Amino acid sequence: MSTQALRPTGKVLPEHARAHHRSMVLQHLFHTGPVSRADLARATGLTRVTISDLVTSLQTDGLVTELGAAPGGRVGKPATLVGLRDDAFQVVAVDLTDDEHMHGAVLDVFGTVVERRSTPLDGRTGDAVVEALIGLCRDLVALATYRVLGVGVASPGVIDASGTVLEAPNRAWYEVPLAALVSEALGLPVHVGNDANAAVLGELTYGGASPDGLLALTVGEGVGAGIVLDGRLVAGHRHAAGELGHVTVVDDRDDVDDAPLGQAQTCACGRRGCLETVLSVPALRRRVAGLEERAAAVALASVGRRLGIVLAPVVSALNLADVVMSGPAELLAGPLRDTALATLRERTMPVISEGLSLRMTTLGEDGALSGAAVLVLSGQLGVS
Amino acid sequence: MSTQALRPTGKVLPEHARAHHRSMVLQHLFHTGPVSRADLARATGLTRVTISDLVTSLQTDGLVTELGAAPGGRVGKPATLVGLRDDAFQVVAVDLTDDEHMHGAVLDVFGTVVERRSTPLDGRTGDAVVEALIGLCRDLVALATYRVLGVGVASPGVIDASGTVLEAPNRAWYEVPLAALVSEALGLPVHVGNDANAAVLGELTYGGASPDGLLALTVGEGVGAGIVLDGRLVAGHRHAAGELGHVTVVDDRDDVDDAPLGQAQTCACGRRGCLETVLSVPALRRRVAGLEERAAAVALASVGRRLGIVLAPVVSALNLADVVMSGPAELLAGPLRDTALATLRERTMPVISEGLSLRMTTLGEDGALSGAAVLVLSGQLGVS
DNA sequence: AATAGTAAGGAAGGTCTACTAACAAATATG
DNA sequence: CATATTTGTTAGTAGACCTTCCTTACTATT
Repeated sequence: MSTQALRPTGKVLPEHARAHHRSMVLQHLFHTGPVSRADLARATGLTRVTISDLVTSLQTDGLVTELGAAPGGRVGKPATLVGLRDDAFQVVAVDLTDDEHMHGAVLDVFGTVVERRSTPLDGRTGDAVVEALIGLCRDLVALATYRVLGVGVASPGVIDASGTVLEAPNRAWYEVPLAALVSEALGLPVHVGNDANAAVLGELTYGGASPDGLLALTVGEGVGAGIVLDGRLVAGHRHAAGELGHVTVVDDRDDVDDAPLGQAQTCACGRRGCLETVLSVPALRRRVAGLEERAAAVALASVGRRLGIVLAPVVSALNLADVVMSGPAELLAGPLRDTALATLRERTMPVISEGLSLRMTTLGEDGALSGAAVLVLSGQLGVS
Repeated sequence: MSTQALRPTGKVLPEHARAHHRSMVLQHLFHTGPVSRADLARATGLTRVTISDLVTSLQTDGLVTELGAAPGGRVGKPATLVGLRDDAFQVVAVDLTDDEHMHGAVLDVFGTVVERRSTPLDGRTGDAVVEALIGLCRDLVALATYRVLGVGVASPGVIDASGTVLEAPNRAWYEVPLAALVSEALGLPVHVGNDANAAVLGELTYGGASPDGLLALTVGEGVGAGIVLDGRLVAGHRHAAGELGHVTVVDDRDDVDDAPLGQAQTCACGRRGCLETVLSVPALRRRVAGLEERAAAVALASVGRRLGIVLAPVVSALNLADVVMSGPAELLAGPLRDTALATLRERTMPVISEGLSLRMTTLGEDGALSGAAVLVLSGQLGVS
């Protein structure tokens, strides 16, 4: 059984193959650092001739440069190192997850934040948010010290492949072609993705997570998840993959002895017992408010158990390698995580749980932001 | 955000592009039936010239043939229909799901069973099963009336992309390179896949299920699932995706008022309360044995509720379009399915549940068998 | 019946891409 | 110092698809 697409889709022109090979070279340089042309040839399976040709074209485009002779005295002609230029471009990224402020940044090739700017939303919705977003992007573009490769936006809501926000109730956006609007205003390539999907891309690219079975769980005002399988983002039938926040986890019929968790709460979505009613920053803060440490740990553990119960079927169905959580570490990193992992191990078979890790992100608060940058790298250069 | 692979993998040679385009043409003919070259050009985006060239090469290989003029008097030169030859080849498929018998068949291009043969396992394990399998395949190859394109095998267990069975405890197979062994013995291409994965391929190709969010749940001695997302089979980090049978669903701490379900049972895997302890043919038969119809319906509904609870996180995380069940309809198709679907709708948000269907297979018992045939079609021709 | 318009399919020629083969340059090793 | 090894380039070849132009065959109109 091969891992290729089951159903061939779309024609492949020579130029597409060329772009693919360029991406392979960039990808290798991006993750491995400077190497020789001969090494690139061995890594990609292409010939040295073809690699030389590709490198020349990448040099012409200013993306890579020669970096002198490789150290280490081996037999044969010394290799010339080729590496990504760190002054080739920068990327503008904006994270719209927060309901109060838009957080933006200029990042360099390696995902390091060079400049930050934020704008308060001040209760704006709809077109006014789009206006404010464009303004913030203009400011950030002006702050960039090199060419801006593109703009990446991580937004809550359901977003399709073209960067149209199908629905984002918190911003009062419905069928808003956000990518097209911002791109039109700035004259730059713009890529828009769901914030949880951006977060998972951030983990994949900058967090060192596994490309063949990764789920990134973002806990903020609500809960969202992004999933990468076999190196591909899972979009879902209607672009709504990862909507784990409104799965029922507290059931009035169960849990009579799960005293710490209490009764099912009504959720903002109108239903009862959703994951978000227990696993969100406000809900967790309410839960631990005024409790002494031991009691707080028990309370967080009971939420962790529910998380484990929800994740167990997902982890089993997909045979995931990594689950990465982001959000306030003081709430998530301790008993909540430990209990979630223990519950996952209890409730899945060994072949599944043995290969699994559940951990906090190493990207801090910038998961979605750097993921938005990855949207640009991936969309413009095929690098992630 | 594009749907392309985030990380470019593997070089693309011109011959690969050519093979891809050949597959596109075959795929279109396979699903749409005979069409003109001009229609193929419009459908694929390739030019009429290129399509003519591809069709010529497919004719040379005996896979397609001209079928005379297209009916319907429109302006212009009448089109010549091109179609898949139904005498081009046949496929041999074997389903090893059953612990008692190996079920094999010869199928034509369109997945119709032409001949069937079965062999009792008689308690054999290990190499003896491989021997018996090879024998059955030989018989089936001899029964074929046209060239045999290849052999497809659907087996329980964890199977990697090369067709090596990493572990299949029921057959006492560990690290058995089954595809290589059978291929060596028969001199034919052999593709081996997990039985649940084969079943989902069967649903995809012959069951008309959605390619962008499909889960096929197979209920037999145990429970297995195969998943197709964005037209690709989900393999999992360690090739164990779909192992839903041993997720805990009955919890001694919960369910106090879920009287019909009873206490958690010990599972063959040594843990307690696995899905398989309530959702498997033996477990379901035990549960309804001796019950009158109403009581049986209540008992089946309680299992359906558990199934819904397990599926809710998976369906939400992946935003699935179709969940297709196979197994004994008298157990699965009634209250069990209805309750599972109702529970799914209760426990997921509308954007998820509105796009979801949960239904019985239309392929009867032959899901895995025809899926094994799809392994061959997909592997040899790129058609599914 | 003659003419115009439309569509299918094929032939010729050009471009792009990556390959193979052969070679020059530069170094370590015996 | 001669030889083996490795890097990177040059030159030529082959595959695949494209654009352009042409013939064929049919419908619609005068």
